[in-house]
Amino acid sequence: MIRVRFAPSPTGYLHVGGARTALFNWLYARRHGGVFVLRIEDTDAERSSEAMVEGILDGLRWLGLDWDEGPHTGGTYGPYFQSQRLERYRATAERLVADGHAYYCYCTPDDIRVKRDAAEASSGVGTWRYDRTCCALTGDDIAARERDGRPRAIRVRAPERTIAFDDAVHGSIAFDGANLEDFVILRSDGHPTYHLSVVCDDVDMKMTHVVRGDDHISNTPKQIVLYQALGAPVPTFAHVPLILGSDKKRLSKRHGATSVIEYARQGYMPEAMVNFLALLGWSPGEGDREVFTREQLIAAFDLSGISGGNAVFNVEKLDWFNQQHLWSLPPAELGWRVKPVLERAGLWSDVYAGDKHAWFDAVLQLLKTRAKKIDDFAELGRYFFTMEPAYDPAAVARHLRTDGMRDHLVAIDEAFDALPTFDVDTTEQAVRTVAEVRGVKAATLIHAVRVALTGRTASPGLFEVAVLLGRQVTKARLAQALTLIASPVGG
RNA sequence: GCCGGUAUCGUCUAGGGGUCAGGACACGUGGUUCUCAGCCACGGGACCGGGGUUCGAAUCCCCGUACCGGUACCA
Repeated sequence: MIRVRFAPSPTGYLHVGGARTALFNWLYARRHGGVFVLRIEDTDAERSSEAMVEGILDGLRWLGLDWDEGPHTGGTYGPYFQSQRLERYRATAERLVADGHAYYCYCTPDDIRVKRDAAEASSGVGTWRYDRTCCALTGDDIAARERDGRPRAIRVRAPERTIAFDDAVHGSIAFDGANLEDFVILRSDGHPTYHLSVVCDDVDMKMTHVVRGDDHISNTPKQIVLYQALGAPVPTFAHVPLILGSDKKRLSKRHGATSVIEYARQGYMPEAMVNFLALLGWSPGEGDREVFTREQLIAAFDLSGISGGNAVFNVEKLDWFNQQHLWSLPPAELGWRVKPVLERAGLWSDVYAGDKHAWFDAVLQLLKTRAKKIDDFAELGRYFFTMEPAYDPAAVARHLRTDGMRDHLVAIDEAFDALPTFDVDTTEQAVRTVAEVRGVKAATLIHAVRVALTGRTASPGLFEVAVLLGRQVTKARLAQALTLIASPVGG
């Protein structure tokens, strides 16, 4: 049984890099019928709170990455908050001391800094490692220090041998034991360091694979030392590359939104984000397919398809993915998603979900190819959802306040009145006939009517718009345009 | 400094001893149309550098370089 985990620190929101790591873990678990565990690394009590944890969970929920064990869901290997497992880490560290794999260290961080500075000043190189002073302590030495009440940390004895492992992404990676020092696993305040808590938890929670950020590669040998000292099996590691900003620097606010929730707020769809993130640093190999549903990703995912190099987060491509997924949404589903956007914009009416739902769906279908994000529908379709479309002054000046336009519009209004049915063909025919009769180009009239109906110069096909607006509203807008023409410029 | 990782169009990537080095996003041009979007067609654009191995290297090896990460009683 494959068991993987995502172990974020509760920073208050889910970063896109973390989201991708979570996604890879989730896909791997789902692909192989394994278990996806969510564990919160909140040992730093100062910097974490329940609200921050919820921020992370919200991000995961939005992406649709459900966890089998973790906060709220529980599980047999809990608790899933590191802050609740402190005793466990302490006991493990003591056990390692008892086993001879670790020892008490009474050197203070200050002692060590002084030694390091001195050593590096004389040698000129920064390769000083902890000199194992406390490793050599006799029972009497220790007793004496304990009597003095000296604070003590716990360090593991790092082996001399080379530590190598087979990374699922990078292949074989080896570290010379000479570069490993006896590192601290339990601080003098009784708190574990990161190395102890992750290994301890990953062992306790029976992780078979550790899929995490590239930045942990150099930590891995230390952790392997711990696994071995603990007599636990070493999991398979897969270190996934980082996500960078457009300047190839670590992704930060300066590059735009870094929180997945922020993208949710901007109107991106979770299925698009999932698709985009999955293909950022992972490729299904053969075939040119790029658009995947969640299920298709699960079926295609494999750790071996993860590339070794860092990837740049490219919003334009995200936009494209969003568009692709937007277009493949069934009409009713699209309406359901647009509703909250219109509500926020004050453009929603319950009839859109009731008597006028067919009309509403038709409007959305018409706007669809022009929308990149769900939020775009509010702006793109404003004139459908309110009786007071916003007239763009420049558009009015250019297309409405022109010579003879007043009379042209009156003629069109009359032509519309006379139509037996108000459909795309009849309205188009009517406008073209007026153009011919009055000796103007049809395009001129079409542009003018577009501004009259929508307030802007760009819209879907004019006659589709007119028909959806209906004869009454169309006539009302033409009338409104006439008063605009008559009103003083700028007024 | 030391340790580790990575290097194919601007970006995400496929491929991998002999290929016209493929696709996608973005970009440019043309077409369609009432505008915009879309759609269709076409186009420009890449194997980091230097050595070596080889009949042949983008591919394998070495060395550089660049970038990223680590080098803590941070996670």
